[in-house]
Amino acid sequence: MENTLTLSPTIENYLEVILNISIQNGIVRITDLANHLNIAKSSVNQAVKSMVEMNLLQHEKYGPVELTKKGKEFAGKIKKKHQVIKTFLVEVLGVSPEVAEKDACAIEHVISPLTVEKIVEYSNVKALDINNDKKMTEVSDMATQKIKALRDLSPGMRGKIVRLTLKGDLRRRVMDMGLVSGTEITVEGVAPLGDPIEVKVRGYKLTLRKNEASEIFVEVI
Amino acid sequence: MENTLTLSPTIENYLEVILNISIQNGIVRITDLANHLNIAKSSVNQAVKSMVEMNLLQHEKYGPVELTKKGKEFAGKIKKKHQVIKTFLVEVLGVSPEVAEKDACAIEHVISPLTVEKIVEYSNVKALDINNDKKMTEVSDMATQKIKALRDLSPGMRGKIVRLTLKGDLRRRVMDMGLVSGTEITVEGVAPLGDPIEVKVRGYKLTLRKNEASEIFVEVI
DNA sequence: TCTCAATGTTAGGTAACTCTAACATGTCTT
DNA sequence: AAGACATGTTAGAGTTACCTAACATTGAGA
Repeated sequence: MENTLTLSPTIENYLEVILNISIQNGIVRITDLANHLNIAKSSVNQAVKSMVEMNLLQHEKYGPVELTKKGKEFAGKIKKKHQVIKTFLVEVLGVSPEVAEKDACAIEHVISPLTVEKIVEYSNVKALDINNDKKMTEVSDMATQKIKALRDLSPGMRGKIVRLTLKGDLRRRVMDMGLVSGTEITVEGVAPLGDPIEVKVRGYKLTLRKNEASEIFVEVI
Repeated sequence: MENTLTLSPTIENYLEVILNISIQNGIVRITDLANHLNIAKSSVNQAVKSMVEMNLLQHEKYGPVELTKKGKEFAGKIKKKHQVIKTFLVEVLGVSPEVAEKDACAIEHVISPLTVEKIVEYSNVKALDINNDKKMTEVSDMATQKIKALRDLSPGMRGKIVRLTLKGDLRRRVMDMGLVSGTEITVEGVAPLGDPIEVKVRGYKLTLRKNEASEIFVEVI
């Protein structure tokens, strides 16, 4: 009876963007938000004020914006929904990542939790299918050297992610970092024993464990 | 450069509801709209005014509301989108018809045309798969008598719909009546030559042609 | 330390969509 | 034909989410 309050799509979006920026930058300023949302600073300012009143944000005059515990909870849920929807659109329906990103942003604020659950279920089933399919479809691609596990790439090589066979939390963690189908990735460096591997995605660097890298499949470009 | 103008979700929704009511009732009154949308009559009145200005509706004081040609075009497109999304949610993802209806209503106004196309494609592929699958999966079920075409049920038997192999308009017509995957159905009576068949769904009765009933598959309960 | 560019805030306004309350018109019934 | 009741309209107001323009604060470098 307490967490049932629903936020407007707009506010949900603010929360999500704040979370994303804070993951990327550490600090979230009003101007960052204005830029990301393509909105006037003054509008952001007002929104932030109302979100402070809703106990979603902490904000001191002229200072940076910070999510409260409650804000983080909401933002996390929304981001997760976003990932689920985007992945589904890209992996299952074959929508381009750009369009999927935009649509996920819109859909995530209006879709019912029940439907999200069904999407998760269906995606899992598909993931299994795909694993089985590997014997049939991908083997040929693998044979012709086009598709490789990320861990088998050497430094400097580039590829486009085509599949994640990771499960559960690991899968989520990796997807949260932006490693989803269609993403271009460059291997920057590999430590002596192949663990960890440093990669570059969308301009920033990430470090992956070997067990993660062996379940990320890329098409070498 | 002319048909590119986009309508707000609200206006799109009005159009869709107007089309639906006009199909059902012939005449669309302000009060009907207010009831369907759960909105004050005065609000509808204002919306109607603005839609008249947009050339979407015709409306004389104290008279009924009518779609213009332009209005019909938009409404038709939106309704089609709605059908595509709802069908997909129900048939592919297995979302309940009620939830799917609600979600389709929300999603249809924000989803990109590209994604809708992908959904259509995917739904078609699935439909084919399903037809092929019959050889593999369903044959066994059929053999064990669990799955039957609706036309092969005798009066009094009950079943849960598992598959529609109908295509096009017929499929839509049947789904509009509420006959979608997961729905429970009871055969009430069969006319001498097996045509028509009377069935009961969600508490109300429907009459189906033989050709329709032979493409609706149910799992006997 | 002073200044200026970046950043943040405030005031005041607009548009979309909704509401309630009061009033106007239509129509059915007797 | 006269109410009574359903239906439609208007006026006035609130909320959300945005805007521009002007002003305030901060902090980094000359």
